[in-house]
Amino acid sequence: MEFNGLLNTSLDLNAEPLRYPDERSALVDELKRVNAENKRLTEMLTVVSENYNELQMEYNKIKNPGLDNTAASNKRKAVINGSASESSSSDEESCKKLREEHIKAKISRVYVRTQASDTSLIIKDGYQWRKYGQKVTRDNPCPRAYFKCSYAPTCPVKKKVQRSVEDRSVLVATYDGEHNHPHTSKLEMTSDSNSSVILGLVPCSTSLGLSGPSITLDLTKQKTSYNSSSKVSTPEFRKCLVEQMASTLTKDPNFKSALAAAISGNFLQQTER
DNA sequence: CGGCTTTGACCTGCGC
DNA sequence: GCGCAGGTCAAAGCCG
Repeated sequence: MEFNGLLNTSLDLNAEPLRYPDERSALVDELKRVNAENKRLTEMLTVVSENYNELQMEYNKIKNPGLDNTAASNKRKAVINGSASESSSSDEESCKKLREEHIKAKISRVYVRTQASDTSLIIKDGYQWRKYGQKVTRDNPCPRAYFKCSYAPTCPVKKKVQRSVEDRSVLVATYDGEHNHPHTSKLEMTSDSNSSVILGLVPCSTSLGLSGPSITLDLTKQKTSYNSSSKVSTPEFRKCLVEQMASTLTKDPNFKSALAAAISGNFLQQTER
């Protein structure tokens, strides 16, 4: 649990200009509400952060008296990397390792609500995937499906899809890496008549990269998805959408941690100024 | 016939 | 070193 990340929050709002005044005011209200919640979370974060530091210090005293905890936790990896660098340490290999680690670090998680009767593990996210495995894991009786981007090996992105253990109607997709090509088909995302998949897609991903944690709200996807529906312009629909997004985001532990890191990073930047 | 899914076997990393 | 669990491979089958 680290809160010292750099602020790296991106809101992709470049899809289309807002056309309706009521839409603008609704978004302003939502922004105010989020700001208030942000403030509340900041206060919570301060308390949690203090408690965490105290506990960490206590733990270090008990576990490793006189030993640095970071060194202790990284002991295994340090030994492995050390032996590798001693045996055949070249610049190329180290660069390659860094690149691999960088790719590995770009992990994001997306929650997708589906119909309870829908037993497939397919998420229509605009990319084309090739399933290469399925496994039942210990912590979840629902099988986990493994997908590779169909552009592999050119595109190294992989994803794992598994039903949430708490809510079987929710698919948890873990994306590993970043696509080096555009969406294969945006039509696939928009023209599907079974819009429950798209409706449940929370366009938020949290990731912990080398440059710090990031939160990405991809509202373009959401917009294109909803444009296909005739219900799009109704206030009830928008309200439902906002509530669903907010509820899913607050349930996401990754989002909370990334938000906490982003807030703390922002504070650090402000105090530095 | 080509592409995709399924599924059992195999590989690898990690904890004990 | 061993066992376990997660991840990957690859052959077989299915489908358009």
